Amino acid sequence: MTYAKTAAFTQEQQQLARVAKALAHPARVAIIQFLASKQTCISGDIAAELPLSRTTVSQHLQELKALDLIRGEIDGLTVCYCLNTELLHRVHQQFTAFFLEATAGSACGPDDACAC
Amino acid sequence: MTYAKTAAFTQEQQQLARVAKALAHPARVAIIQFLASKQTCISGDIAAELPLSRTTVSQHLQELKALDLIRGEIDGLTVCYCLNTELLHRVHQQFTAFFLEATAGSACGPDDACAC
DNA sequence: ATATTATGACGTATATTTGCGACATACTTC
DNA sequence: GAAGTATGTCGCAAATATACGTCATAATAT
Repeated sequence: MTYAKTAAFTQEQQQLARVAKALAHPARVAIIQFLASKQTCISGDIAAELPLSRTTVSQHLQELKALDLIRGEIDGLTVCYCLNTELLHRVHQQFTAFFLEATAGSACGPDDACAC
Repeated sequence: MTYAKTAAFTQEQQQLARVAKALAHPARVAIIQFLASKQTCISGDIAAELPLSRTTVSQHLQELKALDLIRGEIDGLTVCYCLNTELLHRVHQQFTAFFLEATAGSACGPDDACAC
């Protein structure tokens, strides 16, 4: 799952990177947006919406599920996938904290001017 | 840089995925955090802080620079890297819009209960 | 000029991701 | 139970990412 050197970073950095990796493919971004638009849906619907094979979509779903960002509930023959909004909210807060920290100081001017 | 099927998604989805990919490695998260802590620094300092070789750190720096998230200015013998806070701010807004959209509806209960 | 230092570029080995076809499983219907 | 439907799993090929040693380059100092 990870390269050897990953362990050498802080848990916080690893966690942020892990979630970022989950969003690092447009298909997974699209899946989350699609699940957000419909409150309830089944896996088959998702594959039909994306320009990818059902198998590939299933894999992306498993990746999101592995991080618990989405959940799937078996409902007879179909599977009902939905967003884990609670976790997404926590992740949003993590990202916000990171970006606020990063944008706190104005290290660069508008063009290319470093304040070095 | 990207797989063939990437082009089939919206520009918005691709842009979000691209930035997410830049944050998808703890070393790059650490680099941004380090640059945020010091207002000014040189590449050598960064490599000294991370559990990676100078060569590898340089590569991560180039990746962040390719997205313009950081900027490097040659200052004699050393290179002064600093954050592009303006772009980081815009990226933060993009992520916030995405997460707000995703957390708008309460699709899942606290445990495992889908509202299917 | 020569040695030294700071960095980027290149090549390369290994690990991981992506994408998909083919098969397996489970439930429903007839 | 046989047939059809909805999904997941496995294995494979190709594309990318990761990590680092070695060399090239440019500026500084001696």
